[in-house]
Amino acid sequence: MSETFNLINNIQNGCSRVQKKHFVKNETITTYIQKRNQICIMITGTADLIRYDLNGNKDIVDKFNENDIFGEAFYPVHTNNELTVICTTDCDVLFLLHDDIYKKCKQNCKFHNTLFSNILELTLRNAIHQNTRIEVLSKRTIREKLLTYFSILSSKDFSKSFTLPFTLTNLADYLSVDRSAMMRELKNLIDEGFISKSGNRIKLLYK
Amino acid sequence: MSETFNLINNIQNGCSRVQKKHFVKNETITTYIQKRNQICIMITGTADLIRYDLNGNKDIVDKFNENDIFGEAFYPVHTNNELTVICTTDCDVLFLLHDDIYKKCKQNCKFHNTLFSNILELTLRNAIHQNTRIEVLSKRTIREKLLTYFSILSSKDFSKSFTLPFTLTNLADYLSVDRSAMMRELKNLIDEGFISKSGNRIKLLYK
DNA sequence: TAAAAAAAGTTGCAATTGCAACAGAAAGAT
DNA sequence: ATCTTTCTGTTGCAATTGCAACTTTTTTTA
Repeated sequence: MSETFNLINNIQNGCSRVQKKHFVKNETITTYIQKRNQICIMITGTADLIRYDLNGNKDIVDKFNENDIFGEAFYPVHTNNELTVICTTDCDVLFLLHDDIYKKCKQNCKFHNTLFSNILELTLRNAIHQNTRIEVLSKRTIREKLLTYFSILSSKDFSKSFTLPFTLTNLADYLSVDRSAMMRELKNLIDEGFISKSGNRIKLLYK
Repeated sequence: MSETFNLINNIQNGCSRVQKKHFVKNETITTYIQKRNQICIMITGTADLIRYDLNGNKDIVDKFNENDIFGEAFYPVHTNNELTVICTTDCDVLFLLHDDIYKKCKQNCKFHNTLFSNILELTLRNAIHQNTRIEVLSKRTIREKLLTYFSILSSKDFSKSFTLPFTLTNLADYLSVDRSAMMRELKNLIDEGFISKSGNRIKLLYK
C-alpha cells in the first residue's frame, strides 16, 4: 500500500498528533492499556502481540506485518492479563489516537484526510484477515482447519500450489492446534494423496 | 449508536448512492459476490451469514445484530462456496459500495461525512467482536473456551454474574464445538464448583 | 565456522471431543 | 388449546487431539 508510504513522507509538514517511532528487534512497541485507544500502523517490520497470563505464561495472540493496523482500539476489554506488542525485527511504527481521528486538525490538512482514508482501508483489510482466521479456527478437526486454510491460500494465489506464509511451528499457532498433532495430520494428508509438500510449499492434489 | 439512527433520518435529503431497504423474516438480504465490495449496515433486525458448501450443507458462519456492519468488503475471496445473508427477523438494512466511500459526492454533503465517520466506528467495533471470537476460538479445550468467553462477558458487565447473549445451542456454534460436548463440560464446571447456572444466567464462583 | 537456537519430524498414551441417538421442556404457530 | 418446532439435557463409544519426550535437520548468531 503505497499510500501509507506517502503518508509517512508527509509527516514532517503534517500534523503533530501523529508520531512515527523506530524500534529495534525485541523492543516493546506498546502495551495495551484500557481506554487509551491507541491505534498503531506497522510501516516496516514485524511484531508479536503477546499475552502474559496470571501464571506468567507467554502466549502469542497475534502477529503483525508491514501495513498491519493494531492497538487497543481493536481489542476487547482485558482485565486480568496484559497484552504487549514486541517486535521480532527492527520496526517503524506510526502511532495515533482514536479520538484524534475525529477531531480533525484545525487546518483540515490534506495529511489528516489521507490518514483517515488509509485507516479505514487498513481496518477493512484487517477485518478480512480476521474473518479468514475465524473461518479456519471454526473448523472442528485439524484436517479441516488445514484444508480450509490451504483452500484460502490457493484461491488467493489462483493456483493449486502456494507457499505457506509461516513456518510449520507458526502455522500450528495460527490454527491453534498442537504442533505434533498437526504434523501427524499433515503426514496423513500426504499419505492419503490429498496434498504434496516440499519445504513449506504445498500443492493441492484433489478436485 | 444514535448516530446511525440520525444517519437514516438524513437519507432523504442525503446522497443517492446509499440505499435503505426493508426485508421480512427469511428473505435473502444479499449474496457475497467477489469484487462487488458491498458494505451493509444492519439498522434494525438480525440475520445469519450462511455458507452452502459443495455438498449443499448449511453452515452458519456469522450472526449479525442491530448496528453490525457486514458485506463482501469484509470477507476473503471465496471461490468454491457461496455466502448468503438471510434475515432471521424483519430487517432494515443500509447498502453502500466500498468505492463510494472514497469518491465523496460532489456537494461534499454533511451526510457523506457523517457516514464516513460512522463506518470507521462500526468497523472498529466489528474488529473488537472478531478479536473476542478469535481469542475464544484459539483456546484448545472446550473448558478453556467457555471460561475465556465467560471471563470476557464478566469484564464487560463488571460483574461475576451475567446473562448469555445466546441460546446454549448458539453458544456451541459460536465456540465451534459440539453442543453435547459443551453441555457435558458445562456440567463438569458446575459440578466442580467453578460456575453456577440458572437458565442462561451464569455466575463465576472462582477467584 | 563452530556453537547455539529454532524448527521439523516422530511416537505412545491418556484425555478430550465429536457423533449418534435419545427424551423431556419450552417456545411459537395455527 | 393443541400441534410443531426448537432448545436443553444425557450417555456410550469411537475417533481425534494434546501432551511429553525424543531425534534430526536447518537456521541464526557469536
